[in-house]
Amino acid sequence: MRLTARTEYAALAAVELARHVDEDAPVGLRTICEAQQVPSRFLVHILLELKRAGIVASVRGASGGYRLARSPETVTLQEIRDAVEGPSETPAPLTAELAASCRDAAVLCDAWLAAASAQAEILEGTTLADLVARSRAQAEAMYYI
Amino acid sequence: MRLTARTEYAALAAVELARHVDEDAPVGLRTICEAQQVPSRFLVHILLELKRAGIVASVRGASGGYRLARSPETVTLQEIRDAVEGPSETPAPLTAELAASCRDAAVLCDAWLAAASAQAEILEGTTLADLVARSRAQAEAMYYI
DNA sequence: GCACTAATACTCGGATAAATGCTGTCCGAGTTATCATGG
DNA sequence: CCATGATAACTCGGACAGCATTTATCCGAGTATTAGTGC
Repeated sequence: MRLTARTEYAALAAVELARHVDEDAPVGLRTICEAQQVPSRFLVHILLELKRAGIVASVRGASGGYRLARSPETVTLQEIRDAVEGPSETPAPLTAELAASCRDAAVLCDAWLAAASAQAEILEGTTLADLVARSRAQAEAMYYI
Repeated sequence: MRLTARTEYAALAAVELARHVDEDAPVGLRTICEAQQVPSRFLVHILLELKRAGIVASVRGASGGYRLARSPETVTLQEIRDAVEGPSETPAPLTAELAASCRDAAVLCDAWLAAASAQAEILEGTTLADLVARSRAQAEAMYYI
């Protein structure tokens, strides 16, 4: 499994937004990309894709920025990935095409699908709220040392 | 999850070889690529990569060809994929780099790793012998209809 | 103090270029079985 | 019948071109806040 840079940046940005979900003011672009060392011109397009997917909302004008469009409990990593990398096609398109005429290909295709869905299951089970909670749990753990 | 064509072809070829594992004669290149509609010039390189990985063996000369180097029970899909796509790096290299300095990134990186390993677990648990067995089981099921 | 205007900071979104990787082809070289030929 | 050589079939492996995707940048345009200016 290999993530594109877009997906990584999108997830990092989403987590950053989830951390500030309680604040009134939207989070500026600079805040996000300074925290994550991401080229800002690039991040703009990624955030736009997240906006089109209904994951983030934006506020224009001075002191504008971005915020989560929905509560962090309802946004999964899978969703972020799909929003940025496009709809997840079949993992093995060539094999899938052969599957109709060749039994071996069909069996193989099922195996690839099983692996893909095992991965998707994890990604769908992980929400932004989970990630923020884990991060805070670790912070507290360090505090007690 | 998206497989490259190389990986798909490699797996199809490996299954084909696994089906003929009991025969004495090696399987010719034409036999494989005619069965799977794969450009033969391309398949050569893929088989070479599988050979370097110790998954298939080759016999040169006339009436030469390819065969499995090991028993089908010991060859997993994960291994085939690694042989062809190169060693599986970390799923999220950029996030991994940030993980050292940023707790959010570390948590996120763990989530990506969890998804990757869930997928790897399935792929490592599926051997060529499994696939051939499933294919034959389906063939028998059709026979009884 | 108030209305109006200019400047500023930010998002929106397409166009575009550079880089990278994937797909597939070509060519020459090496290797072995098979067949033909001559003794 | 046997030895020798030619031929055909096959693998080996690098080089390379075409193409698609990914990554990243640039620029103009729209929008809201803020500051400044004149009345």
